[in-house]
Amino acid sequence: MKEGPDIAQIGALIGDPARANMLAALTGGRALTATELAGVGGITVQTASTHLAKLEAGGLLTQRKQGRHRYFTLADEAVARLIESMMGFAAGRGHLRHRPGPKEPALRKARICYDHLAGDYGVRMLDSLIASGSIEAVGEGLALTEKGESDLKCIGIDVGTLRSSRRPLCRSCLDWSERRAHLAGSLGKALLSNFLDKGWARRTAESRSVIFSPEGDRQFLRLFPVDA
Amino acid sequence: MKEGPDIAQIGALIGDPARANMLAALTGGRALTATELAGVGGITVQTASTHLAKLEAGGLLTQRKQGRHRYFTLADEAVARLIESMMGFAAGRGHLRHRPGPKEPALRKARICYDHLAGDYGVRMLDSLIASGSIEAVGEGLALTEKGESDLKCIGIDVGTLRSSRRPLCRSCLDWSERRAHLAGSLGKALLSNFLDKGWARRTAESRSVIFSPEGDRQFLRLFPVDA
DNA sequence: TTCATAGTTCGATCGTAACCGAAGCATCGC
DNA sequence: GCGATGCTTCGGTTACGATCGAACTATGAA
Repeated sequence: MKEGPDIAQIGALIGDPARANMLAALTGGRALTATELAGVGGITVQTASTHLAKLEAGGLLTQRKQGRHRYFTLADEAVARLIESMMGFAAGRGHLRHRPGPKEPALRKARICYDHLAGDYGVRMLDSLIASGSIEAVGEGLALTEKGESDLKCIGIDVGTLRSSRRPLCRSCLDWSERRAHLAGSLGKALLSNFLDKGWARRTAESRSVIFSPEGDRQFLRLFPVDA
Repeated sequence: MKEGPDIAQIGALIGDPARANMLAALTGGRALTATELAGVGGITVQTASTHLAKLEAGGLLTQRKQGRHRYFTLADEAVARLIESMMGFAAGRGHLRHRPGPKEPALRKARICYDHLAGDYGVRMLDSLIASGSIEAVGEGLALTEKGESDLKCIGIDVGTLRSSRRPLCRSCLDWSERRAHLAGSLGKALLSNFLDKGWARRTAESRSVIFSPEGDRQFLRLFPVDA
């Protein structure tokens, strides 16, 4: 009855609703303070503090002190992937948080998944990149083509510097709302940063959703058309 | 504070040690009865019954009545992947079930992951297939080459029939003991079945480990050499 | 029919962990 | 120094869920 690593521990860590909410919020990518996390968890700061301590002890979170604040973030991308994959799994089984309902449409349109773009726009972007021959999909994996590399240079993304990081360039990440893949990895991050820098889109305060400006919307749709 | 699917529910399902043990056991691929699962969970049949009911309600398990037995299996491959990915994650963080220890060496050498080969031998097989040019690794994805298809035919595996299934042919699955990828998908399953049919290896009664016969060991190592 | 085995349901116990109030540190601004 | 803010620790309460004994249902064997 005892073989292999202990799933129960991390399962239990994620299994508490308050903790799950905090983790989901942190999947938004930005660091949050203990008080903010208490808010999203719907609990007092005291309880949040103990929860956060447990999550940190479990290796899911790291904290950074800054003045009298403590900023919490997911420990690394692996945690984010685990959370998103569990979300995808849960969505597939109909484990939705509140009844059926239309949910936040903004969240389904475009949201942040750790540090890259997800939702309808995220999926559309990857589809378009594949259709245009910039990215090749082989099995579950993704690879950037030479054409893609030069195309990206035009947008203002230098793939060379991205390659120098140890993080994989292209990764596919299952989108829980669309149930299809979107682009993760350092390239996914770079693309999102690019949109934010250009002012095409901005992050919202307390949500994971990403709001595109009218101009940004036009540019995005022009850049990543859906093939008819 | 409420966006997206409910991770907490499935987290909590996996979060109980008894349930986690049962799920881990079922990752071995074979259907187990309620009594057997009570054994691996270290609990009485009554409690096991309630646990199994919860897991089934959560969509993680399915049961099949056969005479007076009830055979439980994982609901589908997605559940198996979730469990294995959580194992990989847990192993990476040092969440091991019992202290450090050498653990079951047999389990690390070769074991079943749902329906394909994992452990040292599983990783070695994939490495060798890639080195020989039978399988191409692109990013995280895997694709069978033409050479691979003809090579497999020699062993007695007809890829054509495998393709007809909706299940992907090649999938990479992260190995928790080796921390590297092994081959899953319908091809992974076919290869393991092939070894079992030929009598090269056999499954053990109550464990996930796979035992190779001396002859099978020889054949396997000959077929999948490690490039020096 | 009767007995045995496999499994579920009921009822009650018990432990753990989530929770909050209050007090205790730490850091900032003044 | 002082108070205010952000967060943690302590103590005690509470509630949920895991657990098992016992009773009940179902299938199979004799």
